[in-house]
Amino acid sequence: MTVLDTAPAVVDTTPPAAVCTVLERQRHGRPPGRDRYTISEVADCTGLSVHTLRWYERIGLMPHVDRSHTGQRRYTDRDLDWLDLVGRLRLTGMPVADMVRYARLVREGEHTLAERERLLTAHREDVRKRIAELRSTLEVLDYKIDIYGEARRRAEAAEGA
Amino acid sequence: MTVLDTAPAVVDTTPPAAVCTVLERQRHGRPPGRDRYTISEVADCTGLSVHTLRWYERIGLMPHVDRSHTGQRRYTDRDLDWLDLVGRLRLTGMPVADMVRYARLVREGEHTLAERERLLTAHREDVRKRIAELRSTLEVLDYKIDIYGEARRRAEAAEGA
DNA sequence: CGCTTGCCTGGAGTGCACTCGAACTCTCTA
DNA sequence: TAGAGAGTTCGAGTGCACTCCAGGCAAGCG
Repeated sequence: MTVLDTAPAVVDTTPPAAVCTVLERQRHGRPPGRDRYTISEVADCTGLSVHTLRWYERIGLMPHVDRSHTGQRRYTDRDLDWLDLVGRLRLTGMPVADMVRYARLVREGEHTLAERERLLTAHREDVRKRIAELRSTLEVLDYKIDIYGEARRRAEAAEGA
Repeated sequence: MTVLDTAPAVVDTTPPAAVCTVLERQRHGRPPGRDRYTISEVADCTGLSVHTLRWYERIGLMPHVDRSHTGQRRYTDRDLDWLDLVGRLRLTGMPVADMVRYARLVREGEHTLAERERLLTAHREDVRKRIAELRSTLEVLDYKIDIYGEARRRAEAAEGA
């Protein structure tokens, strides 16, 4: 049981590096517009690992990535746009399976427009709910942190006296 | 003690398995304040499964649950309050390992107040970031849904004409 | 020429958060 | 007194989303 044997409560003052937003992830921006990016460039500018990028393709989450004459992937700006959308959907909690479904609909063309709209609309509802949840938790956190803060200040005052 | 101890077997005509938020989950409310709830009552009013409740205890996420004379769990209102907090932290994406750490700090008493405050404060920052992310995605969704809606209306108009 | 670097594939492995199964006990009702 | 039903434990299994590995190919450099 992994949780049981977790490490001895490190006092982690440092940022855990792994937690980051879509915005933070695109820290390297796109290389100037050549429209043919290698997999590692894409990994760099999306924050996804090369493994994940290949995996996305395998499971049908990418709309066919072009290849160089030696068979290496060459991503286009369109691909990056798509990855940006995928990243957002993922960060907002859409399951990969649903994103794959959406990708399939896009491949299938015009006649799936209505279903795509439904899918995104449903997800938007989901996101709205999540925002509400987060906000209500924020209140609880504010309340508790307040209590802790007060207790601490009282303790510090007592010590100082 | 035996008769008093047993639960009145709530007539649950309704429970079609849960997919839902903390708010929705507590659909059955707490049974009137007896302050000694069986595991299935707690499962019912928190939306967690009995398996999950036992698992939480095993991994140290619960502050020692009381037992009946036959060794069955008897949850108190305090336990339910704790589960409510845990549910919120979970829904806002705190890893179980962190919640276990927090639970340990609570067990350890007063001298961990400062660290608990730090932990919650860090999480609050996290939650704020997530809200911002969700909101920015909401804009993208609005935009795309708009496009789809327009396309659909155009198609419908063409068909109608 | 050999070495390094970067990429390729298919398949296996990992970590998290549950979720379930097997074998058992206890209490109540028919 | 037999059976249903709710509870117990510990360990194993599941599903998701990656993450890594072995083995191999192609290009550039000293």
